[in-house]
Amino acid sequence: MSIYVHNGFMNSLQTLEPVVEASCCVPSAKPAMSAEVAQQRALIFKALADPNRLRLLSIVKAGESGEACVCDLTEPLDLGQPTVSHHLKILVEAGLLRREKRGTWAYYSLVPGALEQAAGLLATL
Amino acid sequence: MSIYVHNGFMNSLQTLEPVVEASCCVPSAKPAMSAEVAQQRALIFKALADPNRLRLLSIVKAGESGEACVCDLTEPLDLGQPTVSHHLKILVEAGLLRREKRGTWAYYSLVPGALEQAAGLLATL
DNA sequence: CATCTATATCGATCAATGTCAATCTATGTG
DNA sequence: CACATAGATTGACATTGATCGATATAGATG
Repeated sequence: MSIYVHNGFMNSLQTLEPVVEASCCVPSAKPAMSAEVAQQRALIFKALADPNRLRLLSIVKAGESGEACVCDLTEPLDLGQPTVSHHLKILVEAGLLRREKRGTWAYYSLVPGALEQAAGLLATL
Repeated sequence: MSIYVHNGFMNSLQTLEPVVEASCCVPSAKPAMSAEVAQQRALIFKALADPNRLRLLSIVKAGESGEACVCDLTEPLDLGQPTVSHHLKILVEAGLLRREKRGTWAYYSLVPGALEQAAGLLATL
């Protein structure tokens, strides 16, 4: 930072002011996003930051019934079943998807309003 | 939803009705997001998927002048200058920030509409 | 109970990412 | 030119993350 340069032994320089580059710009008065809030919000975007997860959300959303099971998600993504399960878990933990198990199958659907809320995070940065 | 559960009354059970594994659910008719589009969109969210970058955006946005230089961004994040430069570069490449060099300093400001556009990506999944 | 099937979890591997110290570049200024 | 400063770039290192094969679990079936 150094607002003023070293005037250590050159005290007579003080009359030669304004050395000063002052500051390059006005620092913001308003408090920025806290580290904690930032960390929390980043979790949502981390979940969205993978192309395969975006496609998963897209497929689930596009489905007639608004839900899809893992078996229908594995093929279009060309990924192994464990990998798809892993991505789904991340989306659930991010609060974007919810999981409902019926019989042998697990159905995933969008959490209502979750995407809108995520979008809202960007508006209120 | 379940396609086959109660078929009227259970009288058909006598016939040992094909307990249909059929399919667990109807696959979506609509085409999902392509791999290419998904990859591109993920880039935006990757840029947003780091708490320090969210804070950078927040600080830049909060600034009186709508811009900030690196020297004002290093301290509040408690990160080294090279690291801040690195994050800023990622935000610029994602199309979220723009960089203008004036004299010795580099000023970063939000690309107008960029955040709104990113939010829009979520609405049109 | 034995078995099959859909899904989840585990362990390993390899690529991507965040961070820093050191260095380089560009724009000053004396 | 010599030197100082703001910022970018490079290289190394540690951590995270995506993926897969193998295995575990849970519900359905026989």
